Amino acid sequence: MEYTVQKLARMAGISPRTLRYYDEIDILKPARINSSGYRIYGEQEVNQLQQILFYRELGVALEDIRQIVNSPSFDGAAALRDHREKLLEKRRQLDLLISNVEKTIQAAEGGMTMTDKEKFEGFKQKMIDENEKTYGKEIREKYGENAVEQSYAKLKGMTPEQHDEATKLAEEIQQTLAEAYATGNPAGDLAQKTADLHKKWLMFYWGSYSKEAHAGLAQMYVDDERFTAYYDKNQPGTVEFLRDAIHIYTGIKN
Amino acid sequence: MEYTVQKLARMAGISPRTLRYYDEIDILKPARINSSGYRIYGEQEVNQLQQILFYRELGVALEDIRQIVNSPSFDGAAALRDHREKLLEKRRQLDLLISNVEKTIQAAEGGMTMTDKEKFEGFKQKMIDENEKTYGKEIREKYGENAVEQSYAKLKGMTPEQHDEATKLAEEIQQTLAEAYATGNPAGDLAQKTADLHKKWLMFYWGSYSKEAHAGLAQMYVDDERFTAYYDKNQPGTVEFLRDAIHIYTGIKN
DNA sequence: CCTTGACCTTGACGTTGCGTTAATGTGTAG
DNA sequence: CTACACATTAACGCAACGTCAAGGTCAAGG
Repeated sequence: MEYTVQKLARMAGISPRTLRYYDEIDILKPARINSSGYRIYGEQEVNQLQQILFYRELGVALEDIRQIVNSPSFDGAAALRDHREKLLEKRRQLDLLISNVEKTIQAAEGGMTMTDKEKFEGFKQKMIDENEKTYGKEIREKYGENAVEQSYAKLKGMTPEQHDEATKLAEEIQQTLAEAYATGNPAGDLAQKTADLHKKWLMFYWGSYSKEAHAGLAQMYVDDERFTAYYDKNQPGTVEFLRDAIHIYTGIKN
Repeated sequence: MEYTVQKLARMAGISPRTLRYYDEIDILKPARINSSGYRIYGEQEVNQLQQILFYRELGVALEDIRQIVNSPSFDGAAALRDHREKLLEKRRQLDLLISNVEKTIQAAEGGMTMTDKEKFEGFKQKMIDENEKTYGKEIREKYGENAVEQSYAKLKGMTPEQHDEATKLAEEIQQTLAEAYATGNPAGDLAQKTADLHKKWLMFYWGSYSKEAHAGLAQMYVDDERFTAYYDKNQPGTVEFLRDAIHIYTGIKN
């Protein structure tokens, strides 16, 4: 099969201009040029383009991509590890930015007048910088401990924000559950609130929700000692209590 | 106190060029220009520069910064909220990239030959593109940007091997289910084999497995028209049949 | 007074990865 | 034969400066 620029571009979901540019910078040369000067691409070029686009998708610079695709002996994995480091560094900076922006928004919405705020803008930045210097490392160390959890969450398609939310919810569930357990009544307000929180928490992990699955999961908690250990940490019998509350909440018993 | 470009630049930790550029694009004009044409900055300019640098630090575009510093009535907080959204979006994309890069490294180090890997990568890319072309817009309209990203993240979050396996399994399930449905017996060998395949398939998407959750999910399929449409495509009633088979397989009824 | 070296000026090109005209030639269907 | 869709190269534009280049200015030292 042979392709002109536009045909190949459409197949690959890019613009003809991109293909000409890739030709220009020696990243992807056409198989041949016909009598009218048209670029003609063949199978091999299609494959190479797919490779190029794959790396591009990963955010690798075209200059680096050329290294990868042009020399078959080039260590692509090493290049990717290198690239990963850059991305991680980028994310650290991005996280810092986001954190600073949020702090500023809070300060701005805290009722300061615009002029006052302007006056203190420079000072505030210094304060934020100081804050970062003092606590940044500590926060990062804490953050780092959660890395495993986070990457696991990512596998399931959660954004960091969602992960945050879910973590907060989990804590709230623990607390509410403890209070509810003290009442001894799985049909009571507190227990039902716990079940509701648990539903919300679940929905971060399951894309959709059904009462049946929720009820099934509650029973699963009782059956699985990993969950039992987690929920029963402080008070034995908590898991059964949670299951009962959820079964009442969902109106379903297994 | 008065400053020339270099002195101010040193104070602020930026380059003289940057100051000239800021003058050029009307972001920070010097207080006056002396007889030799030198730029002279005063206290006020120092303050404004600090503001500019503060917003720049937050990654705000210079064009937007001009809006902020030039009009005192401008809603800086709103601009920051806007900006925060952009940053969060950026981070989501970055997380996706990092996840993909890590998967690729794993695959590359997992002993696959380069050629096989390359072939697959092209294929996966195509799948995502096709999926986007066919369902992208529709999904986006229904569930918003996030849903699309999430489902793509999930698709990309699996290793190539896992993805391949899951895809094969899904096909096998469809086929086996059709055959089983023809027998009309949800307790028969074919139906039970289908349920077993479905369990294996599920485990690619759920980290853990429980009979209860599986049984609950089966009922959820029946309840949710999205799933009904998917499974009932060829033969109406297939979903109920599958649910019955799974309930027998798990020994659990909701 | 002259030189040296550090500083200042404007002007203009380079960076990345293409998008977007512009001006012009080619292929094909009706 | 005429549209019309497609192809070509050349060129500027984008963001935020870095980096020469060519030249003027200022304070210090011989």
